[in-house]
Amino acid sequence: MINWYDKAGNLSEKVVSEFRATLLAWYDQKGRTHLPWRTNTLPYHVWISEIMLQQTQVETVIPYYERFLAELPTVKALACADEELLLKLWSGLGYYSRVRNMQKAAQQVMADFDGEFPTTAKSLQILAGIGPYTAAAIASISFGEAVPALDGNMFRVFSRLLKIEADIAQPKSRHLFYEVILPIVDPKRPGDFNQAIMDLGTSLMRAKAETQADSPFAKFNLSYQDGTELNFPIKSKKVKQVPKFYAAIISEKEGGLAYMQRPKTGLLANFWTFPLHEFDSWDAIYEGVSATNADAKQLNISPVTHLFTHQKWQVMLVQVAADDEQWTYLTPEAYEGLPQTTLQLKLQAALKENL
DNA sequence: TAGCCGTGGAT
DNA sequence: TATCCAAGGCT
Repeated sequence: MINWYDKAGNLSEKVVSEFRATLLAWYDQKGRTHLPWRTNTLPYHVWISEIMLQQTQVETVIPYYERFLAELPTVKALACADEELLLKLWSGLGYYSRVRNMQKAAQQVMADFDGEFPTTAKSLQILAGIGPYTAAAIASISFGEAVPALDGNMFRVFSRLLKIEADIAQPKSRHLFYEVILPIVDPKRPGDFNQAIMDLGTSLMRAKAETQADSPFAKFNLSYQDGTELNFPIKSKKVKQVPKFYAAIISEKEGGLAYMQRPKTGLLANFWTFPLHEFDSWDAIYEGVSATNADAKQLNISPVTHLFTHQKWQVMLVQVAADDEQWTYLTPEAYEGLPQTTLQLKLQAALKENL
């Protein structure tokens, strides 16, 4: 059992150096050294590969990379290239703003940096289309700066090794990971360190693969040791809000308005609201209501919008003359005494505005 | 900060 | 078929 941190909470130098040695030895033996962008660490070459590899699989990138470099072998050539050629070279890769930004960045390099790439992660981010990941990748691979290149692989690998529970869907978690990993990056071979982590992340530590007992990284992997590996990285999913369309019935009788109590379970359980009728679509609301109430009148032009975590409601106020047995007519004095949902308050406000 | 940007592969 | 995801960055 390995302890990355000592009792005082300090990172163990011994474990770190053992991990680096294990990682780089594995990389030298099993890494994907055949990848074309690994035969040359010129910043221009590394840069092109890193941009192309953003959200794009390695096998897809290889032919594009070789064609691009053959057509535009230098920053200067890229800076001066016709847009038509650029789009031709990128056609099919997707995320076309990447290549437009690349030309912008090439022109920045020519105009502002005398044709030479900036040499630190921080300064590289001045260039269009280069964010924290790409800057760190270029800085480490081409210029030997010891900074972690935090991509999806590195998030996964280190969240598992160290059981880092920060939610990687939150942009603010990047800072935490950066601080934790920074002292682990090998200062002698930072570029290889970063690339080794990526190779590890696409092989032994893939998203859906558990570490095998004979893996050289098993003993460094805290989540493997307690069987929680596949829980990492922690990544919250953003639930998409299902659109829902409602008509809120406005029916007046003897100084009171129609209300209904919601079911005792589920969303807004037990609250009193205007009677709400769900429809499949926006247009169906008025049609549906007017079909059963010839004198139905749509009160508001724009719908009342209300967001739940998992639903997006759009509610139209519809005034009807008809009565319904299920409705309860409450005077203002009566309903003001009841607990109110935000949705109902919005509906009442909209009603006031539109009467 | 969340939504958006493209495509091909995997499940 | 639907959904997610892959070496992210911009607004």
